Amino acid sequence: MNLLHSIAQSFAEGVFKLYNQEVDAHEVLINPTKKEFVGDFTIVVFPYSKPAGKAPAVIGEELGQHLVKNSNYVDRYNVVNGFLNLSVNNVFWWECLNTMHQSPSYGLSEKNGHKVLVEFSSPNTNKPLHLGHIRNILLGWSVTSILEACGYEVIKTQVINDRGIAICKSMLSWVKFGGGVTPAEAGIKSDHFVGNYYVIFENKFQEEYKTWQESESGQQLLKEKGIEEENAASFFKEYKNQYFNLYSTLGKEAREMLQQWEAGDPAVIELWTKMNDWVYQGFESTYKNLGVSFDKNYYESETYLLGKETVAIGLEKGVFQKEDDNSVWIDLTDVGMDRKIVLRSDGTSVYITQDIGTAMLRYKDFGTEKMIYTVADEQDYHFKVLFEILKRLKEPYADGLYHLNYGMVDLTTGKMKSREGTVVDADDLMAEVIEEAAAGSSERGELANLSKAEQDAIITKIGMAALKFFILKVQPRKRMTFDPKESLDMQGQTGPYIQNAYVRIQSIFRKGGSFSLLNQSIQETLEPSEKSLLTLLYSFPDVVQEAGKTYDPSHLANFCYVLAKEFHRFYHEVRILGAATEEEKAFRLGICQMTAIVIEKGMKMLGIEMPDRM
RNA sequence: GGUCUCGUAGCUCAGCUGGAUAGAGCAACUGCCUUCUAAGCAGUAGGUCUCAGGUUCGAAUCCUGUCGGGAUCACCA
Repeated sequence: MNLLHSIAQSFAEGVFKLYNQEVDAHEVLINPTKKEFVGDFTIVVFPYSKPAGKAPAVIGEELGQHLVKNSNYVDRYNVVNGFLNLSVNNVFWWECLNTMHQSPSYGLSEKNGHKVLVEFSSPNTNKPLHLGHIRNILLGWSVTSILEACGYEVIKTQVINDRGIAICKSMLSWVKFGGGVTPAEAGIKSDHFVGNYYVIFENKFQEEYKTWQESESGQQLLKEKGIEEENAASFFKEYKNQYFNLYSTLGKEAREMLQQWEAGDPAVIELWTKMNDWVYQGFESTYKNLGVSFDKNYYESETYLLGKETVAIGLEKGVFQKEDDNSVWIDLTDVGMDRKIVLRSDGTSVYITQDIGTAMLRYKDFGTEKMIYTVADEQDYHFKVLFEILKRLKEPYADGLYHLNYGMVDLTTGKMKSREGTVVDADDLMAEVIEEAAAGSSERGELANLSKAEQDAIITKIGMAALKFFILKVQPRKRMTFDPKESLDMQGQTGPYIQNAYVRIQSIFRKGGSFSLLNQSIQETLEPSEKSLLTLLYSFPDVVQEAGKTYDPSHLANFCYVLAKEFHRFYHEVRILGAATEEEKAFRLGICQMTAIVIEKGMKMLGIEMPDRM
């Protein structure tokens, strides 16, 4: 695949021959020519003007002549200002299509022998997955697929936050208010069931808090703090956590349960195991519907004590310092960060200590020199600190750490807040988008003579494509606003639009489009849309590499959209099965097939599947 | 307040390591189904790329600052 590179090579030789300047052919930028100008590809010659000591227009002219004479592909040229526009011959386009066809693994790199671990999803077990998780999961999954395409061996992992006060709240709530009912008996999806008891806990707690606020001790506190009556409401809002820890009965019970859990109380552990299993069952089905899976789960209950031994090593190395009260710290002020605690004065570990230990455990488990953490951008600082610590501890993988951060998802109605019930539930959202696809499909009637099962399979693909593409087309780093209406869109810049291009191609081949590309050449002048399609298809491997290098699936998503758009244009512009000559028909079918292959591969890397009809 | 991050059409977003007259979709309006699936195509309209400087032959893109949104600065996770 070095058609363009061969032109770049000739160009570099020309610069050397004519102006005695060494130019690396890889540095020569060749872009598709803009529609308003004549030509197929453009080289900007400004950069070579100064060293050559001649005006851009002059060297453009000279280099254009050189290329026509020395390149097998360049037919004609024209110069506009410092832009050298080249027109290439049919041999170029023919070889372009043919070489792509020759490569069964087009766009995919060979195995590079490197391993990378990708962490994503990372749910809490006290509530079901929501829209925020969906962005996380789709990003993580997509990056996984992209890195695999780039030749890495990828290990997909999630950290499950299965311990702590939150799950204890659900547990306590179920014990107190559940009456022994199981999810199956209640007929509720099991993770939602557990989540409901978390909500019940919060509601009961709020009631209790409210009562306390009006009680003597509540009023007493206001007096002590000198809070005016009109500020009481906002004061109590702020004070909630302290109330929970100091006065609340429910809070006390939940904390006791956590202590019992940590002490290994068999009854609590049994309850904990039972309720977490319910949650995992629920997650399992959500993951399945999202089309994702994991190679390895790390449970916080098993890792939350990790990292303590490391602190001793760090102390020896002088990376950490011990205070008089026995707490252990790291000083990062020399690189513009703060001092950070890594071990409490009572000798227990904190969040970041766990993460240090977990990173080491993962390296021991898999020997991965790269680790990617898919976590929202509110934790940017945490990961900056974590990576710096691991670097100072001279961990072998320290240079291969990457925080794949992404912006929060806002709703058009404001922020998602679980307590205010404004959370968009993952299962609900998927069901809704599939329902929308079903409505669109029955209106069109294309699937009418398929079986119910076949229809459902296709409709699911369409709905999920809409949802996934909607999320993944946006750069991860950007905060995104989620408009439910817009996410249900199936027209325009959407997943189904891209699927439609693929489906059209499949339909053509069903109508009898067999062809053979070998040993043919076409004489006809190519249509602009044919050239654009070939140019796009040709750039696919670069797009994959770019997406891999930047851990950014949105490059790929936008590429697929542009490719589909160009195909739809092509489809309207030319007749494919009804082409004038057999050669032309074969060439166009070749383009169609290649387009289908690239769309399918590219969308696969976004976790989106193609239906054969829709 | 310190640090990080985002700011492009009414809305949601592209715009690659600086390159020609800044692009899509949605929403509005106009056309196109006797021809390969109209979830499609073509067209009209919509912009001082927050603002101000700087570097450059050339800046939405790089640098400095400004204004605006967001995040973060726990012996919580």
